Amino acid sequence: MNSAAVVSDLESRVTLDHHQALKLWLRLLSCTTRIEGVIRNRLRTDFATTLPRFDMLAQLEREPAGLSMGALSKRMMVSGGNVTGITDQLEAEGLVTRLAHPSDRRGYTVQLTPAGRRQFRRMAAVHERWVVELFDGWTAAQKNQAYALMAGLKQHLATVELKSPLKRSKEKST
Amino acid sequence: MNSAAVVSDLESRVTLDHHQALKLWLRLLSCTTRIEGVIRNRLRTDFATTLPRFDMLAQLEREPAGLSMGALSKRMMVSGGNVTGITDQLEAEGLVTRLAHPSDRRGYTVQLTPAGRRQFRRMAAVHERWVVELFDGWTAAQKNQAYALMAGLKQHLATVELKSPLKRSKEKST
DNA sequence: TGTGAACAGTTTGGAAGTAAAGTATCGCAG
DNA sequence: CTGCGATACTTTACTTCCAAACTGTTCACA
Repeated sequence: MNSAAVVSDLESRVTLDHHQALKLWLRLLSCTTRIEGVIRNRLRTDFATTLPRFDMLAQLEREPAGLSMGALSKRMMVSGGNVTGITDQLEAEGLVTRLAHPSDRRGYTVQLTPAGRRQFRRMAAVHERWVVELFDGWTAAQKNQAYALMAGLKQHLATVELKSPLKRSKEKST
Repeated sequence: MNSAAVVSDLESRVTLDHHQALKLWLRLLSCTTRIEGVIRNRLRTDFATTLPRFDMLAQLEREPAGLSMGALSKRMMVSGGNVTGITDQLEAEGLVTRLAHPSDRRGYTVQLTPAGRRQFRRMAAVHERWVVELFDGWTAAQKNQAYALMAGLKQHLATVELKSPLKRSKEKST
């Protein structure tokens, strides 16, 4: 009966843990989705631009020497093909330039043009105010707490495989 | 000189707060993006399906009586047009049915078919294990803490306008 | 009754995202 | 110095998403 009790305890604990993680995930997702929606909406109505465009300008503003396509892809956390398209647009609008790499003809550097820098700076201040407003539900202490928690999660996530471990083992054995 | 000190203090506090909120937002976003990426990837390789398809099945499984398109749109946090497309696909695959509303010919109810329920149940358990794995970087206490924090943020976000307050006042005065 | 506003859902046009295949260049091992 | 795998980016085909315009239905109220 002891072992039965232990099993039952374990089961309920596991189930609770499942629900805990799942509910947490759904809540996290709904918060970020909502924040993204507000920012996207405001970027459109106030500045006639979009989030990925703004994101690329932000990445480039932080790096005056410019960034390679690969680096941009990593920082923006989107696929390379996607970066190609967004760069094309911003280049056509004159906000960004492709600069040939001196020694490697495969790659190049993307840089902000003066117009791009100007446009980004105009938006950045307002954007920051939006973010502050969106997180105003938390006190400074809570923000710090959340920031620390996210640091831990981020670190853990870096160790998690993109593909399911089950499938990976199957591949290995094949 | 007193007032100058105060101004300077306020300024630095505001600047710090800006950076705090911004950094927090970027970290939050990178975590959810990463989690979404892992789940999307695994759903594809292990079950040949996608996140929105899975999400719709999940919403419907929770509501045996079915849901209207509008309700689905709200719960999945995507636009109505999007829901139409996903429903079309799942209906074509026989996982979901559109049920005419008895008295209102504008709307209908979307329900899981037995095949849809079967397929969802097959995936749900594995999906839960993935989520547990992804949040394993946090202790149970940390998960509770994060959950509570997110509850507060979610509540605050519900009070934030989708459009920029500046633009709204301009509209009103027009 | 009938008309117009509100509502439920769809369509359209386009941006953004992906995976996977393709192109061109680089750099090294033999 | 050849050739071949790795690298940097692009292209292709497709899904997902949105905003805005559209269709058809209902309901209030004059």
